[in-house]
Amino acid sequence: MAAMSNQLDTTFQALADPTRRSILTMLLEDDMAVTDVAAPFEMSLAAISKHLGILTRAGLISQERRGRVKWCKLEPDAMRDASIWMQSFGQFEAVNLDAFERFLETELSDDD
Amino acid sequence: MAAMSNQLDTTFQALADPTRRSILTMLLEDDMAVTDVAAPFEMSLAAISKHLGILTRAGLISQERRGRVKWCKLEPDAMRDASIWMQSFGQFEAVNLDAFERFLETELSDDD
DNA sequence: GTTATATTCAACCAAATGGTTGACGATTGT
DNA sequence: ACAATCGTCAACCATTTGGTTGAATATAAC
Repeated sequence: MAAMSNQLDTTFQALADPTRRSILTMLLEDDMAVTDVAAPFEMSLAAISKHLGILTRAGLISQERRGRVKWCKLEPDAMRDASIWMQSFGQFEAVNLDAFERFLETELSDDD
Repeated sequence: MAAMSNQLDTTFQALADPTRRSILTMLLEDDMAVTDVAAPFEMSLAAISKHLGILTRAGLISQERRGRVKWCKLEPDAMRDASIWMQSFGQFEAVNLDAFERFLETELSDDD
């Protein structure tokens, strides 16, 4: 159906893919060109380009073209609404870095 | 292909549908029977039953059968991991970015 | 001007998703 | 015993998703 997708749909859908979450994690470190984003993955550049399109449409990253290189930049503010929505279901402890590291670890070792 | 869906995949995927998010919001107020969950929606009971199955498999709700009625109960702790994962992206600007980046570099170079 | 690099586009494909309907098993009420 | 209620199951269907390949575009380098 037409799926009048609201912001939360788009955000959660974008985050529901391990490749896209890995990309976001990579972009925590630094802005990156599309080709460099694609390098660690065992899929085509076109596939990564699509993933980046989805992340861009969700507002989770922005892309700026300079010359023939398109730079990808993390836009973490786009997660805020979804994050707030989730927190309304119970106050989780304030950010626990240890926990994040554990999950990041499973993320990185898992998607291959 | 691999579809090694981890916990975050399952959680975010479950949350990426407005019907399922509405159900979770309804269950904030009280436990509900499947039929009562379905009542406000303009779709079949079978469709709602499927949504509840997805939420259950994601751990976001639990279902307990008493007589012929199956009660649905919110399990907000299942959102905790995803919530932490998201919050982390927003917090690092404010908090200890350097420490996290060092951690990240270690993890990324350790890639298997 | 030719060649290499960076990225997207278009067409295709298999599998997953979100819905339908009708039949079914299990439980409750009369 | 019989009928009504609760919920799931199985089979189907259309659309979306996540991937592929090969051609196309735009910029950079030689």
